Amino acid sequence: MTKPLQKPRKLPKQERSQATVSAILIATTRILTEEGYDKFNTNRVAELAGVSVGSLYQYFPNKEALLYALGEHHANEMAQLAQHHLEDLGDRSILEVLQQIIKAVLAAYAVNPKLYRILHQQVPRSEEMRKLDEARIEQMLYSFLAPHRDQLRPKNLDVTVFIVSHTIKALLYDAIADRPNLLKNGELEQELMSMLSSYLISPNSL
Amino acid sequence: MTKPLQKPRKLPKQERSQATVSAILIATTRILTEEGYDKFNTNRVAELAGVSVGSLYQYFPNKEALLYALGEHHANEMAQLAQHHLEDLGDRSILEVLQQIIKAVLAAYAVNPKLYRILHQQVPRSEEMRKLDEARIEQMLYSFLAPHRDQLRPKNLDVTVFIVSHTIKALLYDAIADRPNLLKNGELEQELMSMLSSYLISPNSL
DNA sequence: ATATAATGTGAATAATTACTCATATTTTAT
DNA sequence: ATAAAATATGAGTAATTATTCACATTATAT
Repeated sequence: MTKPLQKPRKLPKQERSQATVSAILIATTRILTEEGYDKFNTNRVAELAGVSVGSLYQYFPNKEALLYALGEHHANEMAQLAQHHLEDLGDRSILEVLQQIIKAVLAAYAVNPKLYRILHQQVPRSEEMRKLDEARIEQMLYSFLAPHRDQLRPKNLDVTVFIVSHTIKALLYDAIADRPNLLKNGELEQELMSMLSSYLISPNSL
Repeated sequence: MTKPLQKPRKLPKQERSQATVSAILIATTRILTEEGYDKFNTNRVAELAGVSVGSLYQYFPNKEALLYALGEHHANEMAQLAQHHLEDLGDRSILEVLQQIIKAVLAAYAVNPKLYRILHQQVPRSEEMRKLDEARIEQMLYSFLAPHRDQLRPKNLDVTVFIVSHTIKALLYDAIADRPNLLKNGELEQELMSMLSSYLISPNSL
């Protein structure tokens, strides 16, 4: 009844073993996104990665740890991409900041939407992981919106950040699934900008 | 390689068997919402329902059919609740209509959020079911917004309906998971009203 | 060169679980 | 009262799959 380790039981030291670990993670990603969570099993991962199951268990103590490692990697990519969109905004207007925030959040959640959904919705006990990821994004938004607090209509910045980030995330993912056109032609970004700016920004700040 | 039947292999005729079917559906709901999708299996369902697995397979040809039946039932409850909130709106203003739409969608998706999420996100091949359910909601919104088309800022009513319904759904579910307070104190409904009305309604209509 | 550490292998094991079927009980019809 | 239909049972079967382990190969250190 002890919690399974989330750290590799062995750290890969040689190039050879690093390649093995890498192949395993890539195979896992492919199986999850191309075949779905219910087709995901360690034997299949090893097969697709071209290694033996035994090797897999040298570096990942169990199935869950494999998913966890993938989640970590993906979260880092997301945060990095968002940050890239949010550089040098110190002197911009609230409207420009909002535009960049929307682009940043869209970019972050668009890293690998299929993988995100599977990791955060289908994997058992993925709640904690999801909350951590979202907290990271929300914290970024908070720090970028706080300087413009006085120009924002909603009084509670915490609630504002929640609504902004979750609205962008949800509409992005639902559009991917149901309205791919809205993404390709930029209409979604436009509508988000319209909706969020009219919600956030006090009329007398425009 | 044939599609599994989604209809019961036998229809329960006597009270006795109707009680069996009912117990099975209730047990399924409880297991899904209280223990999670990965704890859901037909043996466990039968056990909790107090019937034998054999009985379960008399009325449901396979696991999938059981989930499908549950989904049907839940979708009907959702549609019914939404409709109840949208009666007698013929002579109301756009702002009042919007308010009722928000209440209706919130009520519909709040029927059993945990069950909804599991049925629509964790069950393999739940896409079609989800799309049907959402189409039903979106169609209702469309019919209620269409008469006020001229007072709406976004030109594309189709896109508008998509954004409205998915925003409400997502914020409701994410609030349930992460910010239960926002629901209890009515703040979510208030913020939705604020955001959607400023997005939808042309300033000169207010 | 040789010992030691690192890495790789995959058949075998054990657990889980969807689904069946031979048989038993209960209800309905005549 | 009795045959037929409806319903219930649950041990058993077969498939899937997480994980182990005894052994083989390759790299590194001395």
